[in-house]
Amino acid sequence: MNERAPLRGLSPRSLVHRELATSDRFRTVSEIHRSLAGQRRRPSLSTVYRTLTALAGSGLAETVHLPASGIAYRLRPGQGRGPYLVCMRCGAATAVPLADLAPWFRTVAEQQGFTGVEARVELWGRCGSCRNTVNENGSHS
Amino acid sequence: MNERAPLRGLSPRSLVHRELATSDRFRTVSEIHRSLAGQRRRPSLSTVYRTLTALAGSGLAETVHLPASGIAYRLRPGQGRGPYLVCMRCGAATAVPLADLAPWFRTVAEQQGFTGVEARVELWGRCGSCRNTVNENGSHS
DNA sequence: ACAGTAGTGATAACCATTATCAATTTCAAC
DNA sequence: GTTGAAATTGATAATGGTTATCACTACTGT
Repeated sequence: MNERAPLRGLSPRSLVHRELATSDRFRTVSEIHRSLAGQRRRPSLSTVYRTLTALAGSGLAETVHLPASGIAYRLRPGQGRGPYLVCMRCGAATAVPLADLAPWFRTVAEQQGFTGVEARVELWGRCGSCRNTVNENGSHS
Repeated sequence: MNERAPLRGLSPRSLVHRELATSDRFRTVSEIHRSLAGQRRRPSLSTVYRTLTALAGSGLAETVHLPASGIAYRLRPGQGRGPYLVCMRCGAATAVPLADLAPWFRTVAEQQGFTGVEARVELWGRCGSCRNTVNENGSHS
């Protein structure tokens, strides 16, 4: 997991990391992979998966589940770790002040006799920029 | 979609519906399919998928996304259509009084310039009955 | 009976993800 | 600068859940 920088360019894993850092949108594995086409050492799909999984596992990246299917990733920005409002079309995300609700979720859950509670809040919609756009089936390009 | 009852027993689709009605737990497609083994006319996996998809599409059934992967179904009980607190192990579910939050979600979202907002709230934990159970990897049996 | 339609099941196709493993690259020691 | 162990990578296969296909069967109305 240490970031080595090969002499003749960034390592594939670094490329993934860097690509992920170019935007604060949520993006899928294949999007990232596609974005890296043409790079000097274009990472394989395997590496993209590995990197994103690792980043998410370590907490450096966060994920949302797409309404259709699949997972989208992005680097966790600063401290705000709350749920996000994600644009279904372009992946743009804005933080939603739900942090206060987390303890409440837990309370509710434990009142019902549940333990080890984990909440997932996902808000999907169409952002302002995409609102006026043709209603194409969002391709998260 | 009309419920025909063949002379020599319930139609496969009805069996799926009836099986789904035997419990208010959330259950996966393969669970339902497995539960129907041994029936006179055991529905195929195809039919189970078809039936559950149709039920969910028509609003008669509701779904949750399992933390790991896959979707679980159950017939929508009465009016309560809010989010549920689902036991990660046995699929037991209890309603959570989040209905009041729905409009708030929408307000927050629209303040951010989003439209057509859809919220997904999912709470997972381990219910009282399963709490004392061995920590096996939940198999939703 | 008969024809038309809907329902069904077996199978193949899909898609995203994970696992495998040989080949490459990197790093540290010599 | 060689050398070799260890980590990284990429091509590919495997997996798991879901959807599509299509021939066959069962039901309905006539």
